[in-house]
Amino acid sequence: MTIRQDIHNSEIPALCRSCEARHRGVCGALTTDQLVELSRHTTKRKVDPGTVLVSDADTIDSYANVLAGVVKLTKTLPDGRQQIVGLQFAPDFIGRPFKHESSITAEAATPVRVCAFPKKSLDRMIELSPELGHRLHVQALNELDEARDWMLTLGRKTAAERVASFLHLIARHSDPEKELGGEVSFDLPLTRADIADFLGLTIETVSRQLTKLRKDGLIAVENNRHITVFDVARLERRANV
Amino acid sequence: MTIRQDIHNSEIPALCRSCEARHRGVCGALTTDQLVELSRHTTKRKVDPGTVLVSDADTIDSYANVLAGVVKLTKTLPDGRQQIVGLQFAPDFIGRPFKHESSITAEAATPVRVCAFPKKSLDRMIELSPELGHRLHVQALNELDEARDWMLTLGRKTAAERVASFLHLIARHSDPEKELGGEVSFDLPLTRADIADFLGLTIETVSRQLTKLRKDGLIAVENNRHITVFDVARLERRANV
DNA sequence: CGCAGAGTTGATAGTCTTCAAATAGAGTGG
DNA sequence: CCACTCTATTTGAAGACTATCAACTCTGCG
Repeated sequence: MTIRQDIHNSEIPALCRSCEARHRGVCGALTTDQLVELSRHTTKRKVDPGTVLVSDADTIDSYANVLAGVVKLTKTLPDGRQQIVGLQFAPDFIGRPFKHESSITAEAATPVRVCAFPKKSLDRMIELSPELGHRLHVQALNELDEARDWMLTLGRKTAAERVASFLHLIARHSDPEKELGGEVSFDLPLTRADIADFLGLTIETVSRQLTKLRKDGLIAVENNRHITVFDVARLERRANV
Repeated sequence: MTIRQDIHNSEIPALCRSCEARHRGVCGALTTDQLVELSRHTTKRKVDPGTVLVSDADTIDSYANVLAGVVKLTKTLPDGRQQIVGLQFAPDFIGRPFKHESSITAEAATPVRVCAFPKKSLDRMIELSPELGHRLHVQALNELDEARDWMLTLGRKTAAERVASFLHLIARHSDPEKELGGEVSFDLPLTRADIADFLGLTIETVSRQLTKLRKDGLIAVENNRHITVFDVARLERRANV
């Protein structure tokens, strides 16, 4: 890993120093001056699970970066049935450029730290910095790839495969550096209800499939939330990736 | 609607005159000179249903615009189960910028006319024209919105709702100008098998749901492919949009 | 006219949901 | 520190929806 070496390090806003979004996230596209400008209107927030960051009811007037924790993006039918359509991890960007209303709700799934700034400020910078526009474009395309991957899961996989796919997804994000060789363990960022909403299943089915994986010796579960996958390759086979 | 007025109209490549992509599509971002440059390497093709335009096996070296017809984007599991993850209508853009391999297959669902050009040519122009990058960005975000809409359908809707949602989707595209007030009729661009792959169902279930809609007096079906929706609002209610 | 592929219909089976109840964890106040 | 409560999760039994298998019909076409 290379540490970014800035010429005038002292000028970088205190808010932005040691922020992951400045390296792998969208802020990496900004010059020090632009960072200073943006940080003038920026607030770092720490929010509890369940906090709604963006509602599909509102018009959006701010963007945010996820600094820590997991944010779930959801859609809801008139009668209340809900589907999680995406998970955002650090240092993902939250927002829908070039539109004023959101068609989805963004809600903290775990304790989350976000860095929020006014839509207008960033919109202005997009026009000035092609690199920033490019980064947002790339993130949009990655999210599109992920969404389509998940469409395959929702449309064609069995309950057992879906749960295995989910564990595999979380395992990949738990330690992106690691090779995912044999054993991996992590805390689930979602409740059973959230997992069900992500997989298009019920909590009972999710629970049953987890017990099945446990009884088949593929995973261990402690305190409901902590999972150990003994052999990622074997899990992948179950997930039909 | 404003008709784009070009200064040197005579210079517009013959290939591009009267092309919809020059107005609503990505080519609208290009200057006449850029159009000339791009059209030098461009080929207009007419292909039959089933023709594979992009394969997830290959590396991509070309992009395309859909000029007429419908292209389906699919993903397939190792054991052959398939899911349609998107439908592209004219003047949609086909391709995945900033990546060399495709994770999806693009295949003509109907007779299709496309305009294909080398990846390199367009990639170079993206760097030169921020407007082009912007249009591609917007299309990516729209596709992302559509993908997430469909995730809700796949994850949470019943078979009856899915089929109604599908008809509603096609009705919307059949005549984008029209207000979709009462009665609409159109030809289905997909076979029952394709519809099933789009909805995450089997062909039998799709067929049964169509018969149900017919018997309930919401639609009429002629020659299997031609559909008349008597009351779009009533269909919407069935779709739970 | 008959053949082939697409689509429909019927009977049955399986998977997942629904409803109900039991258990386990986490937080609270005595 | 423990009883108590509230919620999350697990487990069980029954039912619903969709898939599967099979036969039949329709449409387009040589």
